Parts: sequence; structure tokens; C-alpha cells
Amino acid sequence: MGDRKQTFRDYLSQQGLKSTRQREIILDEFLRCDSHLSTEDLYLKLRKKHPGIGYATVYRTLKIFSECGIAETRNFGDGQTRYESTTCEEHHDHLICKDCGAIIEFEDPRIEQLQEQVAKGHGFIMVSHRLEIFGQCTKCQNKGN
Amino acid sequence: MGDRKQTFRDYLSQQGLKSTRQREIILDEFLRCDSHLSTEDLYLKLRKKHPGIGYATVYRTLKIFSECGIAETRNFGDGQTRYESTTCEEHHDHLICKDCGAIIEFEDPRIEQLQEQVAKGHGFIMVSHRLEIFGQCTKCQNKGN
DNA sequence: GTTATTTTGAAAACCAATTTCAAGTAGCGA
DNA sequence: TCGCTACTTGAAATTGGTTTTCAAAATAAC
Repeated sequence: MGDRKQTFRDYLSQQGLKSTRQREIILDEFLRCDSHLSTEDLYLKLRKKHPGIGYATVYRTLKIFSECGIAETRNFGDGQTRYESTTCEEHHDHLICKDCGAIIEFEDPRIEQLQEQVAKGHGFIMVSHRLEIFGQCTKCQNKGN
Repeated sequence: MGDRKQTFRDYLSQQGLKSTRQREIILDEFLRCDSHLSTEDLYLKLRKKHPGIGYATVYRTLKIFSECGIAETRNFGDGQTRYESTTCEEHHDHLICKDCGAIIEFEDPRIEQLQEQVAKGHGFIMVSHRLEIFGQCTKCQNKGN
């Protein structure tokens, strides 16, 4: 946590960018929040306490987060880009309920390994991957239908 | 092939929709082409032989394709929706070159099975999934970086 | 053929993402 | 501290793909 703030500040100065009040506020809020936020989600949250901060600033700051590695972009097919704060933990994938939209994170090294194999088998050097499983969660199964 | 055309016609009449010259042309072209076409790709291809057909018609027709199950939508994160014609074959996933954009299809039953396991482990009923591996293909590796 | 309904194509609307620009701010050096 | 320069900000405009609108044209049933 503390070191992600540091990572951000280091990245800024290294790129000749400036540390500003807005960027600090946005970073704090981003780290505090649940993940999988869209630009709009974060903008709306921020607006409650900091009405002055504009959408464009949130957008640009999130982009910097992903450049410096403290956030990753996700894309679940609903037309909105979401940002997820990276953790020291392993890479993970997502299980998404098609009914209620619940998102569960999981990781499975066996799947990761097989992916690596597949890539190699086609002569590819794997850089990243994305796995999403869509289904129906327990709750929604019980709600009938 | 023949039966996918039939599937489409059946769907139309079942929904009270009409069979038109444009829809037939678009279907023919769609089945003839490589997969992973965006609306624009298909529109541009069609325009060569059938300049009269409008973008909106291609868009709407592709939507019907996906409703009746002869096409599936894909989303590789470049901001364009792509349509892939479904085959009788197994489900497959994608290997995508981050440099030249080449798309390779693959399938791996071992991965599929592990996904099923993961879903079950979280109490989910798996409906579908999406797996994309991003990397660098052999060609682009040789082109140096 | 006539009629009711659907479809078409061009243009407009839509919406998230991205850029523009004038005013404001940070950070450096004097 | 002051001044300068470059970067940042927020509002508004723009972009680019998607989706809808609407009047004219085409289809299917009568």
C-alpha cells in the first residue's frame, strides 16, 4: 500500500511529471476502493468529497496508474474499461455471474501453466492473458431460473 | 454450411422477420470470409460487390446472426466487436500477437476441464468462458523486438 | 393488385474514451 | 522569495464505434 504510493511518486518524477493534489486524492481513493472500477465509478465516488475534480483528470490519472504498474485495465464486455489495483499477489482471473454481475477472483497455476504450453506450442512468447468464466452464482441459482 | 443458412431462415420466419436480398447477401459473404470480422470489415468487403448495402444493415444483420446462434461476438480489447461464425467444432480460444495482431485459434480440453473445476469450486454453474493469450508470434520475434 | 408490416440506407444520436485549450499550479533556479 | 517554464487541470469539444431514427422501399399475406 505505502509502497504503491511510492511507486507512483517515483514514476511521476522519473517521467518529469508533477505531483499534484488531485493525483494524490485520486490515488488514495483508488487504493481504498473495491477493485474493478470504471473511470466513471471512481469519478462519482470522488465527486462526493471533492466536487472540483474533473472526469478528465480521473481518466488521465487512471491511465498513469496503469502505465506505472499499480493498476491493470480489465474489459468485461459491457463497454466500460475497468481498473483493478495490482497487488503483490499472483495474477488472477475472473468468475462472473451473468445474472447479478458478481465478480469473483481466482487463480489456478495449473491453468497458467497450460497456457504457457499452448503459447509455446504455437511459437508464441506469452506476454499476458485474460481468462473469464461466465456462469451463474449460487445465490442466483437459488433465486430460481 | 447449408444448414446454417437454413438455421438463419428458420429463425427469421419463426420471429416474424422477413427474408430479404440484403440478408442473404450478407450471410453468404459472412460464411465465405475469415472469421473475426468487425462490422466495418464486413461492410467494406460487401461494398465492393454490393455498394448499395448500408452499414446499418450489416450491423443489424450481424446482430441477428448472433441471436440465432450462427455467429458469436468477440472482443479483443481493441474497441471493436468482432463476429465469428460458429462451427460444429469444439469451442476454441485465441492466441493474439500483440505486434501484428495475428489471431490463432486453439483448443485445449485440459484447460476447459480445469475451468469447469474452478467454477464448480466456487459454486458456479459455468455457462461460457473466454480465454485470450497475448504474446509475440514467431514472425514478430524474428523481426527483432 | 392491395394492404399491413418489416426492412433499408442515410443521417442523426449515443456514449465512453480521448483530446483541446485557456487558466492554474508545481518545481526549479536565481 | 520571486519568476519562469513546463506540466496539469477542468470544461467543453472531438473522436470512433455502436445504435437508433425516419421516410421510402420491399416483402408477405390477402
